[in-house]
Amino acid sequence: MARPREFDEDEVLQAALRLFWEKGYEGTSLSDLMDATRLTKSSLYKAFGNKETLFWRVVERYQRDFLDFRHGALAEPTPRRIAERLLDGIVELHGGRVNPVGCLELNTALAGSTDSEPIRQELIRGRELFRQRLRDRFEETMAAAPLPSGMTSDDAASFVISLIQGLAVQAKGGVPPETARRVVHAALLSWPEA
Amino acid sequence: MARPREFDEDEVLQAALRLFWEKGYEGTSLSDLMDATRLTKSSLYKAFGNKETLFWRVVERYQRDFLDFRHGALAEPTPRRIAERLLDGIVELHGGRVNPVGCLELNTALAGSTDSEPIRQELIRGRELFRQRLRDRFEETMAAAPLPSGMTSDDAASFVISLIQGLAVQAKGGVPPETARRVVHAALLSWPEA
DNA sequence: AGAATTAGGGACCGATTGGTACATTATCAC
DNA sequence: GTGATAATGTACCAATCGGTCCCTAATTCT
Repeated sequence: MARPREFDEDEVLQAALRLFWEKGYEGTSLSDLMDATRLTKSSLYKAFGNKETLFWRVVERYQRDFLDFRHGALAEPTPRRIAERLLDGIVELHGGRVNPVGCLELNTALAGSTDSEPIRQELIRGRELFRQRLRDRFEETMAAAPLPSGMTSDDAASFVISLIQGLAVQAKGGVPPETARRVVHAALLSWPEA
Repeated sequence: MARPREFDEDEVLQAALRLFWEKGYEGTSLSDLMDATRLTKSSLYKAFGNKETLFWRVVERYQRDFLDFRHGALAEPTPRRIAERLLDGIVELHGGRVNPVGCLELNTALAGSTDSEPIRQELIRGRELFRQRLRDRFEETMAAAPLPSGMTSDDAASFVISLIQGLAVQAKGGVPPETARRVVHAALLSWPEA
């Protein structure tokens, strides 16, 4: 009963996703978004409210479309297989020529003006939540196969998360996926059950 | 033969360092710098040229004052001792309450608008240079004590660098130094010669 | 006491930031 | 066709961005 949309919301989100992925939240301006989506400011604000809610919509999509491999990884039956699949997924995510390099969330969560501090805190919170899920899964599966000697499930989770962040930074720096693969291999040398 | 400076250049650099460290290059504005240094824009520009050259002066200071432990680390006689001392230094750097958390260079090198892309590229270049120095030292010292089996000096260097970046990200996320220490321990489990 | 030189204060610059107001346009139900 | 409704285009907003210009203030050398 009114004028219909002239754009596909999904395509717009996808375009916005690429931008935020490349430049982070603050590095992406409204005019960048307008150019990439071919939408006017009015349409963007009518459809998504403001820049921040658009960003969260994009993050949601990012997690659904690009971070889904985490579920499969967490379902693996031993710590090493969990870590392996998680890290392999990261390498693949950052390795393709099709996606922007680095991690969308990390590119925003690291630094910026005080304006976006709440956004960063929220992203950090999400990361910590995942770390806890990973820790719990290590705890559950370490009966099936042990962790490296002297490592608690908490240590193991922190170690893997640190490596994931490190790999994301490396990817952003142009390090090729083969190198990342070798790093992953190196990291898992002491993890039992090859 | 002219009017003398009313400020201490060193103190100004130190104040600017803290700012850039916390917020990265783009996240730090001229008015932030003016507030923190208690200098007017004129004085800043007269003394340092512009924001970017001030930033590089700050980076120089950062490396001299906070990254000096890398020299000692590289001088160690075995790969494990090199890695150990490097990573311990990172943990200590990011662990203190006195300094801003995270890494000054990383906080700038990760994301931002296209304006500061050259700066990011230069920072990435510097990181790659250090990676090569580390690789060369691993190559030289692996006769004294071997690397983990199946790891080349290049792999080892990439692994350690990745972990360093990861730890910096973790620190920025509020992870306490004790956790970082445990991560370092976990990372070095497979490295011979304890 | 100048003259020369440099530091500092402050107004000003165009460009860009995220965001809003409003008029116009297109579509639906009736 | 008409009225209601919602999408779009455009002009506009204050605030901020990095940076420049010019005038004044302070110092040393002659």
